Amino acid sequence: MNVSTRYTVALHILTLMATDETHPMVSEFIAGSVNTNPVVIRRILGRLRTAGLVKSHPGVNGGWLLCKSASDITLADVRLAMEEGSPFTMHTNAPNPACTVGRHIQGVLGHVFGHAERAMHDDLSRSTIAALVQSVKDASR
Amino acid sequence: MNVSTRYTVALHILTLMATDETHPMVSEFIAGSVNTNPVVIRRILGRLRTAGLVKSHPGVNGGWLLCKSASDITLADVRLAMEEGSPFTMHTNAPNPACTVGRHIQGVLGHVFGHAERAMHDDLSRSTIAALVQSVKDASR
DNA sequence: TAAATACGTAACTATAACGGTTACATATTG
DNA sequence: CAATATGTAACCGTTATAGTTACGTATTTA
Repeated sequence: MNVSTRYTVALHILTLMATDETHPMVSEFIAGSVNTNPVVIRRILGRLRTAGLVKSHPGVNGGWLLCKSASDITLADVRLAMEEGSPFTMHTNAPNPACTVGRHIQGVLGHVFGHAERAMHDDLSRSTIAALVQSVKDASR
Repeated sequence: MNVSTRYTVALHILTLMATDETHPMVSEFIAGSVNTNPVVIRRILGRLRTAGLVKSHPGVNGGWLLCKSASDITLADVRLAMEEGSPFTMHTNAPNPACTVGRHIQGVLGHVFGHAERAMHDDLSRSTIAALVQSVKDASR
């Protein structure tokens, strides 16, 4: 369980919701597709709501709806919504400041890591939930 | 401790070794710069050796040496050597195959994630350990 | 207005990865 | 043979995660 599966599940959820954008979808139903517990789904939907991507309604005929068109939600948006940290992590303990490399390596790596992360993020910003729906549709024919 | 710091430490180690490519460097000394235990350093160096980037010699006047010039080691090489997994992780449990989305989402996401990861990896392949040494040098002036 | 429904979230648990540490065997040098 | 340095197993505390139960709150509808 090294890396969270939240991002993957979030994309699964949104793709599922986008296949029927008009009717509210219930966490219990989504959990059936993802094959997990409804609470896990609601936790992730909570983050998506905080990011303004979905909204919820309690009670009978309640459930979840997209706030934006599936074609306006990029995979980068969803990644930000999950607040997944950087795929890179700095040292546990601060390096030795008495060593030239130790004193400057984190600044240098911060720069390099930021650049690499941006390359990944930019790539993700070029795909949308609507594209995932289409890919699933293509795969099922 | 969400993501491993191995990659960061590996880059630190190689940058340090590259500042004096000629003499063997001892894990104890490296640990002093990284500010951790020598065993942690040796574990990471072991992975770098498996990847053919460094070699070791036990005993008096022993230690570690680069196998290649610092300008021939890219940050992508080091990432591969650490065997860091993908920054993306699929579902814990297999999704419901009775659902169209559940049946196809992993294949679709595998494709999308692979593309994003490649963007990051390509970016990392354009920097070398020699460049890190230079950046540290620049920062210390 | 009462029953049914569905979200919201706290609390607890098992699992796994990680970093740190000790200990000791092995290899090399001089 | 003594000193040194790697190689690696074993163990521990910390942390994140996913799963689960439980229960309060909001909303609909009969």
